[in-house]
Amino acid sequence: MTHATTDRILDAAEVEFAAHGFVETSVRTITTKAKVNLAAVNYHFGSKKGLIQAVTDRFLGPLSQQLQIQLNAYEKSAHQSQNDEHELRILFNILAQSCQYVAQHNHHSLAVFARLINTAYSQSQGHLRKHLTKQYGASFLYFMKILRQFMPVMTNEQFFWRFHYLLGMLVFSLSSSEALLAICEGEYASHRGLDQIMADLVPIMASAAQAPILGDC
Amino acid sequence: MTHATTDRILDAAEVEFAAHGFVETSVRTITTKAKVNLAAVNYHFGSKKGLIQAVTDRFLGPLSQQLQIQLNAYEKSAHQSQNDEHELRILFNILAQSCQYVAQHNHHSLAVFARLINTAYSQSQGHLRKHLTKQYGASFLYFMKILRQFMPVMTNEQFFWRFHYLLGMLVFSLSSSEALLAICEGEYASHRGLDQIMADLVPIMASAAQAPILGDC
DNA sequence: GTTAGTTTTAAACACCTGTTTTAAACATAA
DNA sequence: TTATGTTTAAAACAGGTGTTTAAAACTAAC
Repeated sequence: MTHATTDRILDAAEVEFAAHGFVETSVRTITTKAKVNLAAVNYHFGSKKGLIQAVTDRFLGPLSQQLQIQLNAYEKSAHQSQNDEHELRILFNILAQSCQYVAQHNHHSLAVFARLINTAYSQSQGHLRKHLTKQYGASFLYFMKILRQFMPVMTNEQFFWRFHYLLGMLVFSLSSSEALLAICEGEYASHRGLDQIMADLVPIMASAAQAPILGDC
Repeated sequence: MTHATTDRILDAAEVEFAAHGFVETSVRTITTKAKVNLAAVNYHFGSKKGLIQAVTDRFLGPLSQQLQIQLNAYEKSAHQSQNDEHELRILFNILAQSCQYVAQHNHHSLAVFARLINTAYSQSQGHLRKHLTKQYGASFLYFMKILRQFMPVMTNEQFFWRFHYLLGMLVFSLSSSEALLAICEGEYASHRGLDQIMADLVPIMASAAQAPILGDC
């Protein structure tokens, strides 16, 4: 087993970062949970920033790769259904299945990944954003390029913001699913697994993608 | 002028919280920007938690009040359009306008509000969450009750989760709007204020609320 | 003017943060 | 075995955090 230390650190950091965010989890809690010496993080990853980047890379690397493969297969197949909404559902399904594929291959769940993205967005850590966009921006731009074809009635800017809204719904719904249950205490709704949430969201995102653009009602 | 100190603290805290989040802004930076002694925060608000609650209460109090007024007026008026989507847009518009009405008096409050909701949801141990739901939960339950009438084809559980998805889209889009701009560096999209984002989301949420319920595509 | 209550101030407190240091332990090859 | 490079270990470092203290300054009432 090569470098069990770094893997143990990554595993522990992944859980803690997803649960409490990057700023709120200290290196000490990570090394304690990983049963590793405090200095190991700085020795193996250079700094806490380096650890954060390593954690996110372990998720986003396979995801962008899987996304690329599935999108290539999609483009090569015939998809002249003349039905934009149907194609949109297929594309969002590709995104959903890519996420689920990575979640299966990795030790930890999809919720960890979603919370990671959520905190990466909302917490203003400049270095993380730059790293993510430089490393994996191309894959998501590729996804957006294909998506763009089936949302022809809007301008580039309108499309971009619409995409942001849809991605926000996806990320937030996945990352805070069990928070809702804690609020209602199982009174109004029962538990819903991340797979089902993702399946729910596919047609919803397709509808939201095609919603008209209005200044007001 | 009664208590200029507390107001100066609240104003400065609002700006800093909105810009950098709750954890990443220290009490010292707030008191420095407010030109107030460091101990003033603990003297007037008890603790940093108390300050956070005071900042959010300054927004959520008027918001829930305004929401109650507008919803009462809506229920008293005739709304038998037989068109669910149109009524949904009206209702989401009420939510949007209530937020904008409160945000008019203080421009940063909406960003603070969105950030608070996001962090309150995503944080696993939510003492903030309990405070918010106990204080302002009734207003949002009222909103949900009216909304429920125009989403009749789904079960209570389906409605509840759908509502969660819609709220997630709203909260995430508002709380991380400037993150997207930082990523694209104004290449694909120009700046979009929170007011415009909220106006964008009204028809989108109405469409997403009516999206069909499918297991898969 | 004196008193009582409130607010402000500067300093210190106790604790936590990421990082560095120095030495020890380990592994591997000559 | 000796030598060399890598990994771990405990401790300390320098700085930041929220909070508290005790004295000073201010404000109003008698």
